Amino acid sequence: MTKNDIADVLAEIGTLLELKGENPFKIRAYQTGARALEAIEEAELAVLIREERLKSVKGIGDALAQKIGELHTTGRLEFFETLRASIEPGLVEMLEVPGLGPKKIRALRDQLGLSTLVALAEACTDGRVAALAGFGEKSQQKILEGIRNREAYGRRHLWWDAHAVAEPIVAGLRALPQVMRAEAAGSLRRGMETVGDLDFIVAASDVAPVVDWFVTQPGVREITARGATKASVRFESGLQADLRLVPAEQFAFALHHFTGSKDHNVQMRQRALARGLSLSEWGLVSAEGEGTVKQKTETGGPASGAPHAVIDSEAALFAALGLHFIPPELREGLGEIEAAELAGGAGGLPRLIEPADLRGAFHNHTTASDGRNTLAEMTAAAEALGWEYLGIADHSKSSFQANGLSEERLAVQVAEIRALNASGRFRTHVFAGTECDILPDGRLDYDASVLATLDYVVASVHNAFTQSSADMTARIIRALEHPQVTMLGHATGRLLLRREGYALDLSKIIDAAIANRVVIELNASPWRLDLDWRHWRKAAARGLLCAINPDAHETGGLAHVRAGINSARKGWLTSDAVLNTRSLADVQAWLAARR
DNA sequence: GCCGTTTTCGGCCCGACTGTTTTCAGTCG
Repeated sequence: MTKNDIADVLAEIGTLLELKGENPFKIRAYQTGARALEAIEEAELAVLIREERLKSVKGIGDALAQKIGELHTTGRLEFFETLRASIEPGLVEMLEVPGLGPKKIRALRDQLGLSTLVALAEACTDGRVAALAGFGEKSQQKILEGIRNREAYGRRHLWWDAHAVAEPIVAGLRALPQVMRAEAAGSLRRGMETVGDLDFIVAASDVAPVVDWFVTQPGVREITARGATKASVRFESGLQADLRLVPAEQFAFALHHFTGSKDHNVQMRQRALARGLSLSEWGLVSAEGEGTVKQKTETGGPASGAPHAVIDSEAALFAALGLHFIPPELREGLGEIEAAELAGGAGGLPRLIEPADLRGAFHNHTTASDGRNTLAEMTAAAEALGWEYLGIADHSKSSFQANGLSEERLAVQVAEIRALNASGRFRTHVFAGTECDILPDGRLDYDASVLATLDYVVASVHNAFTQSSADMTARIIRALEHPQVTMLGHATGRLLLRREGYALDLSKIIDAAIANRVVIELNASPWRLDLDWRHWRKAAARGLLCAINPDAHETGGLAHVRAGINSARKGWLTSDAVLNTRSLADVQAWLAARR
């Protein structure tokens, strides 16, 4: 097991012990043990275990050293497996309901015998929960809402998670000898932040083997439909997937249709009708007369003068309607068709930013605060991605929960970063920054003299979420007006499928960012994607500069920039609008000019 | 469960907010 896998086990032990009502200090020992482990480099961990020196690490004693060693060598831990088997899984699920922690869950379990979310919802409905000591009407209502939200949210999935399921399926489909073409369609292809279900469009010479392969993929829990042209499955995660088999000559039409969006498709059909054509998932045909014929097989072409070329790609389909190819991310019915006019139109389509345009990213964490990999590990990972630079922005002192850095610890980190750059150990340059808390009154968490020692400052809200919109807006604007703030982190604080952002007046905040030459981040963490893509087109047109930041808390998190690129593309952003497409020298010059 | 120039037991431990209370427990970031 890797160190982060082992740390996960230790943290889960902590959670399970909480539900058991164990001594809180014992629980904390497991949590701090997990943290201590993360702060060690992977290679060093192996040495420490081999030389039996794990106990020399602060926070790891006899018991943890033994457990860590066992997990590292065997990948298993009997203590953990026994513990997990002794706790009903429903109780662990209850931890995800806002307002429920271990104490309250134990009360529900011990006094009402509740061990599943279904039973808990029933107990809320018939008033048993409110009657319990320590609970009341409001708690009961909040719990019920939490469970219902969870169910509603449960129907959708983060783009990142859906993509991880879909990618190997597309690759596997394409590798089948019977398959000529295969694509994932739907909101996944459009890069939406959340995805309802997966749609795979396939053209194949022989259908049966493709269906057989599809319904036997790993993780398939149930086959909900299975026919000659369509098969549906549900995965263990609850994610549903449809496979649609179409004749090769219909592939482009089916792909376009099932990619959507609905609004985009409606507008496309209207455009076709205006040209005497009818567009559907089956093809593009003449809209008049009885004998409508598929455009492809019509040798003479419709009388209205539609093109004669075979439509075997989406590009050809768009061209047949007088349009440039519209990237899937733009197909939201928000003006992309007008912009795609071959004849010029409303300013044309933007040349959208691409993953390869990124040369680095700001706002990443290390083990100094709540990250799970060291400065060197994070830098090595950035170098492996070919990044020219990596910005480290650990939490500031007020973020206790995230192990925020005191001024002294920050100074140590800055020195480490300067030394690492000077050592020449990595080709990737490291910028020393901070994710500095915006305090409830809009002041920053560090003094100006401390901020002056850094290359840049990401300012973020991490507490007092319940302020009024006016207070929150004033608070953030005050931070944006601080001369040393470089960018605003996760502007609304939303967590997709989990919680709404805090109340604020975004247009005022965007105005203030532009006026103060402050960047607003597009936080690329798959559960944030904040600022939302729906705001970027207008904001960028007004001069707002974007930074696509992964907010990585471990080396694997750097890859999340891909999700940020999706959102940036949906927001019509070009590489010019994004700071971290610039070269190291240009970024250094830009930062220097802001000082 | 960890730690220790208070060293083998006793302390460890951040503050705001919410909803339950009538002075505070539990949750959250």
